[in-house]
Amino acid sequence: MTDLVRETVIEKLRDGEYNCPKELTLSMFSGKWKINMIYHLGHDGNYYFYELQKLLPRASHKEIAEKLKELVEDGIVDRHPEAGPRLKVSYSLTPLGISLLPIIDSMYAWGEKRLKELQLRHVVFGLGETKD
Amino acid sequence: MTDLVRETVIEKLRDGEYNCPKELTLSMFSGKWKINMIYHLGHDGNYYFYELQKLLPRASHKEIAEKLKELVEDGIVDRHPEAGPRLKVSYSLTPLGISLLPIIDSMYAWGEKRLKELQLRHVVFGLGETKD
DNA sequence: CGGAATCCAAAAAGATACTG
DNA sequence: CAGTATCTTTTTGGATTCCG
Repeated sequence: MTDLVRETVIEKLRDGEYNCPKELTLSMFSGKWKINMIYHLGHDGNYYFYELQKLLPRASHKEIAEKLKELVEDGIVDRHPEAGPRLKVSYSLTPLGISLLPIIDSMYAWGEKRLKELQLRHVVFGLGETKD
Repeated sequence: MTDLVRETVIEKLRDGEYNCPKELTLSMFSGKWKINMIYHLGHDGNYYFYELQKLLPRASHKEIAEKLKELVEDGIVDRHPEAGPRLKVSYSLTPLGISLLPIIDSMYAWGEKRLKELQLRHVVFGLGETKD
């Protein structure tokens, strides 16, 4: 299992000593690739495992498998194995996962705005007008 | 420095190859205690270093110092050293940090709702009505 | 193809101690 | 008080392998 934040949250939940709602939310998608997976599944629909691998070329096979497993455990993602000669598994968001999309979208919007600011500053640096 | 997500984002930004706004946002507060710090600073105003230590008793001195340093580097938090016989430093959110509060508040709301659901299920388990 | 196990390298975190 | 450095332990991640 991965991610200390998620670990801590799960442990606290089990012990009934939990008191920080925003950490619970963060633990849902703070793993290295989870937010991308949720985003893609939320905006494009279902994906097969191997499709997710193509979408996230910098993530290892192991990471994708681990994160998907956690997302399923957390009730964010559904797993759909298909019968056949070769095992094929597709994934989709659960209603709970879908309920995270507004948060991720607002994060996207914030990040986009911030990115533009940073790029503008970068141009200014390039012109030698100011320093970092 | 800490947090691989943040590292990756910074690196990508430097190389000009950046293309994922939501990861940028996530990198702002995905460190282990950052979201709590931002939340407290946002809702309560300024805090001294030693006050943050009291607010986050499970976070080590080192962690708090590191995360604050990163938050300052990222433009989320301002550092206010006070002159005196003993060094005293207070911290506050920058406008940029304040602009993150709506996202954190929506995370809080989501987590609160989810927490209630989980607790309800927990009660049911305790009564032996169903299984995990 | 999807998933789990293994081994190994890299990263993060705790403890401690030192400085201004 | 705040910040940094060092050392050690724990976690995490990549690569590879094996199995259904």
